[in-house]
Amino acid sequence: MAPPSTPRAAPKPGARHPRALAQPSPWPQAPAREQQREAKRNAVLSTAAQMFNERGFHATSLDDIAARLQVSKPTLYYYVKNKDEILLECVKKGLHLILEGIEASRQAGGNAVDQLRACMQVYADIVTQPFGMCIIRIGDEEVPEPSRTELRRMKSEIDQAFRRLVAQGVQEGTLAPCDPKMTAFVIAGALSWIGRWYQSGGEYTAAQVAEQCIGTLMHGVLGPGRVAAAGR
Amino acid sequence: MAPPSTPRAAPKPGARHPRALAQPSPWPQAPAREQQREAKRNAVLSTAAQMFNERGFHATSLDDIAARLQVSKPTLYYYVKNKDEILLECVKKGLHLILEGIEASRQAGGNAVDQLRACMQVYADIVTQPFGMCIIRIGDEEVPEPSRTELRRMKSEIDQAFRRLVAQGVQEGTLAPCDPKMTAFVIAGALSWIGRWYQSGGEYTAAQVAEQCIGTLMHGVLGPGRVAAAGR
DNA sequence: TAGACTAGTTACTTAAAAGTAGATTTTTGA
DNA sequence: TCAAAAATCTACTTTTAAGTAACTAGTCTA
Repeated sequence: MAPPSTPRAAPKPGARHPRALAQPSPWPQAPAREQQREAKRNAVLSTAAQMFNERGFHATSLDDIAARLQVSKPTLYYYVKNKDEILLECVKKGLHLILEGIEASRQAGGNAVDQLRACMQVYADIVTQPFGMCIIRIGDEEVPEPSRTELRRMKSEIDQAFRRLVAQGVQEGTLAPCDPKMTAFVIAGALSWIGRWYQSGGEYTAAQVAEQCIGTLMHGVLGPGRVAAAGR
Repeated sequence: MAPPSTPRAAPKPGARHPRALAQPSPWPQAPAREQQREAKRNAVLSTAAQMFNERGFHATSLDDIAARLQVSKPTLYYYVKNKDEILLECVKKGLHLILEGIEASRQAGGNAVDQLRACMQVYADIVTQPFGMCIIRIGDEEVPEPSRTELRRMKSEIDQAFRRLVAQGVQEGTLAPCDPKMTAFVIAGALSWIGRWYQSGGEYTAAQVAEQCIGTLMHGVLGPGRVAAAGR
């Protein structure tokens, strides 16, 4: 199988280049190399994430990923340990993004409802991006132990943050009395669902979807003053 | 349906028939056999569904399924065409259960909110059972065409039913004004999420989870009279 | 300018699981 | 009681994709 147009021409065995002239680099770029390597590793991960989201983890082979990056499969192994590591890193990156966003919301301050709303915004936002989608579209089962436990821990951390805010809101009196565990669950479910279906370039922008979902979650389907009418 | 070998199907041409005295017995006298066959096929499907939910589709081999049923792998092929058919049938069964439940809700009558509530109940209920969980836990990507399109069609039918009820409710004035598409989406998301996490024998029964989720969706996180307090 | 290190290649091995062929046992109806 | 049809088995082939070995070309540095 001959690669039609690889960036660098692959010379046939026998064709030698005896004079490898190396000129002294004008500026010392020790960190530039590191940086490039990191950039390439990131390219591997984000390409993989996109393909996992499009076709599923198992339906995406390393050859597929390599092909899209226009390199050969062993090159991938230069940047990652194996396929499972790719998956793990993708999900982890997504989870970190959410965790950071939640932390930022906390630091921004405000009452519990303000913070809750900010967290919902963050969650909805990340979940429409490649790494965030991986969190939703890849089941825990696909990740082998012990990574699975690690991911579960991170997910649980996010869940706890939501529960805490809900509980605070109830105490403040800004939220309706409820079981924080279940309410956090409903919020996470509705927002996660976005990541399952959303495709950029559709009828709505990601921001529009987020806003509508958050509004519906906050105020309910019935809306204000319709409690009695619903026979509850 | 086109079973590969109906009880009294014509034998394959060229099959060994030393004495071709095949008298076509025109009476249909084997309902018990037919029934058993169907029962076994069902066992294959429901065992598979459970294992898919536990470990994921790709991580479940036919040998695994066969082992749990205490038969050999080729026996499975006596009941299903291939692995993809198993998957397809599982999801289809789940979707049919929901569709039937929705139809029953319609027939039960009531105003739009009553019917919507009934549909939510159905959805939450099915999604905690093996076949229903498959709908949620198995991504569309895993199903090859043309089955994928068929499943999407059925899912869309369910979605349309929810949207219609929401739109009706808004018209009736029993629901808050909204974009029915997005509201149906939030409902489906929150309820689907149940199927992603629920395990029987946990802290809550399936019915409890359903009730709480439906309540939260209906009334919102803020609850009645808290709209202003939330800075909306 | 050698030689160590980086980044990539081709061509292979290996493993796992889907699917099949054909023999074998069990059931059943006459 | 017995033969045909149903149901199941053992033992295989095939396919696919993960992962590896071993080589090559470029690049930095002493």
